[in-house]
Amino acid sequence: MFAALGDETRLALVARLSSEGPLSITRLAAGSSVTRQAITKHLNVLATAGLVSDLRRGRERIWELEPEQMDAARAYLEHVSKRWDEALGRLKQLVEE
Amino acid sequence: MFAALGDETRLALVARLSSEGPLSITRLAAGSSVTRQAITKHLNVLATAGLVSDLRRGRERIWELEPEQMDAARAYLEHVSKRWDEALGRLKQLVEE
DNA sequence: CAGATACGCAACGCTTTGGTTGCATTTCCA
DNA sequence: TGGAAATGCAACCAAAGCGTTGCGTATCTG
Repeated sequence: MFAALGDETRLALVARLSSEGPLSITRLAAGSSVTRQAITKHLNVLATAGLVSDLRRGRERIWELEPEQMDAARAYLEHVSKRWDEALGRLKQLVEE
Repeated sequence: MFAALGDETRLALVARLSSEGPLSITRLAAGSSVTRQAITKHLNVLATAGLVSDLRRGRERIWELEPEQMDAARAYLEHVSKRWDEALGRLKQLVEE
């Protein structure tokens, strides 16, 4: 999932979806510098990571954000940060002994 | 920075550093399935992203976590999540009008 | 000092990835 | 119904990424 967010184009897609709400592929492609097909590929990558989901509306395909996975990523980073602080604490105590 | 965390080997390195505290390259390589040189490359990538930092101790090179960048990533995800909720709120109000 | 330990640098190969182009398919609408 | 709009599928290409091997350098230690 971090890998999915690790591409600039994909991160830009996430940012646009988060600020403008659900959008179709062509709308997303219009605001970007790459091709519509490239956008489609990126959206599929984001979908595999569980970061976005799609729904069909006529001939359009609307994509929207799926914030649960991002919250999971956030929780993970928080967990790592916390464990690091604990490790430093143990180290400090070890030195003081 | 998300790209730096997007590789499994690197994420494992971050996890080990967070739980075991500062470690040398060979110690990190001993716990992994890849070569020491591969570990070195990954550490350099993490350092470029500002996620780890190194200090020399004799002939060893000790690596430790740099949690500020991870906190920044966490804040970013939080921001995106929040904007998405706001966008949904606006959309709902639009439908109700 | 001599061997062992910890690391750096560079070249090479292979796979993945990001992007494109070309064409087919579905859906809308005048 | 027929054209335009939105998308899907597949092949192809260049570049980046991950990992390895080989060898050189610094540092510790008996």
